[in-house]
Amino acid sequence: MSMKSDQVANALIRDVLGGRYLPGERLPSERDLVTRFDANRGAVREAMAKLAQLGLAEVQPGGARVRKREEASLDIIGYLLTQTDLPDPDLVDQILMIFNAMISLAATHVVKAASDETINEIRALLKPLSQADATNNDASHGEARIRLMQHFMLASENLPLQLVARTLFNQFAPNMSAVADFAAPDRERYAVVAQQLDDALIHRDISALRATFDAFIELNRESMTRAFMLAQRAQEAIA
Amino acid sequence: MSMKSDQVANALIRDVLGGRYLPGERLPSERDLVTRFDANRGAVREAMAKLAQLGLAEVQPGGARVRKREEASLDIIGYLLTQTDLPDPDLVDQILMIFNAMISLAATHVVKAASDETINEIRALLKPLSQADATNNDASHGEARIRLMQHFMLASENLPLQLVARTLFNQFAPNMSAVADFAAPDRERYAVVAQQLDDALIHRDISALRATFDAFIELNRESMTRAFMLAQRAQEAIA
DNA sequence: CTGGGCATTTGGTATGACCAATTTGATCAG
DNA sequence: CTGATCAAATTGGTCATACCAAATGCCCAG
Repeated sequence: MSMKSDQVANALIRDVLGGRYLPGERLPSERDLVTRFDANRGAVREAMAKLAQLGLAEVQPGGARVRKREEASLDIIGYLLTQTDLPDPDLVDQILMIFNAMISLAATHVVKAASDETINEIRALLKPLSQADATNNDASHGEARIRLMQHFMLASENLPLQLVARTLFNQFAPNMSAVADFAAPDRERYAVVAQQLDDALIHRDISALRATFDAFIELNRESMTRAFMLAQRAQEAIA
Repeated sequence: MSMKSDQVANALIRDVLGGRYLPGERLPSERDLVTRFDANRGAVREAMAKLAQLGLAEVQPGGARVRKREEASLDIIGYLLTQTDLPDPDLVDQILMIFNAMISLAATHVVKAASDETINEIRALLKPLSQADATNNDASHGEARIRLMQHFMLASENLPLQLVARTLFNQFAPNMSAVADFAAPDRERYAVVAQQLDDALIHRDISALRATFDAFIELNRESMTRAFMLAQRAQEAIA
């Protein structure tokens, strides 16, 4: 069971992101929210402070007003993903693009500056992905991909990059469980890309690495698109 | 004058990011902080809630503990930049790299999908940068660059991308005023890049666009490095 | 030295009150 | 009728106090 202030905050966030309160509009007063949520004013205030911190509301003496979602914090992504039963595929695609751009940036730095030891550590992580046969199940294949990307991030030695990637990942992962079950990786093509990544790492070839990463991105996106279609079909079958 | 809870929060954030409290360590109790800051417990609680929301602390009954900064929100960047008199050049460089990666991603989408009208809007924004002679002062040259990048972001139609870029920019800009005064743009080279960007846009040539953006990034980073050296020298002259 | 149980500490919530800034709406001058 | 003006009501910001439940830490039995 979560805190009361979080319950209030989540409800308000849901309302704001759902369009119940439009940008520029005034939010109910704290005292009104007290009666609506049957909470004390302290809890309501902490909830409002959270909305303000997320950039969803601007709170001043006299009243709080809703802000445009383009002016919000990156941390609203998680809430956007949970607004609907199934996450918005477009939003997921956009997140994947940014996520992969971060990994690509990290990889570029690694090729430029990392020690041979670090390079070899990463190459070791490529091995499970190089095998086209399904010796490992789908879940462990996905975990291997995640480990690979996380290692790139750590090796990037770029704090803001790590923050962006982690923020996106932490909001993304828990909301994709409904879809992940349908994400069967195309092992053969992943194996090819893994081999190309390995070559690019050995020769520290930046342009080859970037090109290969583009292919890697495309594979991830295709997997996700396919998984979405299957998940959607499964959900319609229930209804 | 800001709110008391913000004062407390800022002091605590500064302490945490400054290493006064190390990751895993326990933070003082809310009641202790009440006496230390001469504030009410409600205000202290809102401050702690802010730290928790920033991912800097994990607060539970029994006590609050500091989290590693790699696990924090992107929103801590602004505080990191203000920790020292002059922002950390490495951090600034890292931010610029991410920022430009976002713009590059946006530009790629624009070339792929934007209407001719949007393309022409952006090309119009390129004009002030295409002139090698200093008809406009340094400040307006910088503003023109910013307008250009903002238009790319808007045209990207990618909300998370906009959030990342805006978050970084909003935390970055106000902390760079001490440095910005020394940032004299290399107009000639910017003019060359602007011309190349224009060509890439006309022909919707993605690879040319990416290559040109790399040059654009490099220009921005060089300007910043130079400005930093000058700002640092000026600060030492005062001392 | 280890494990379990108990008192203490700590965060979470609730009331009630007061101040200062903003908003609102009535009032008045044009 | 329109607008500026000013007082009243509303609203957020702060404070003091009290109680509960969960986590912690200590002590003692084994």
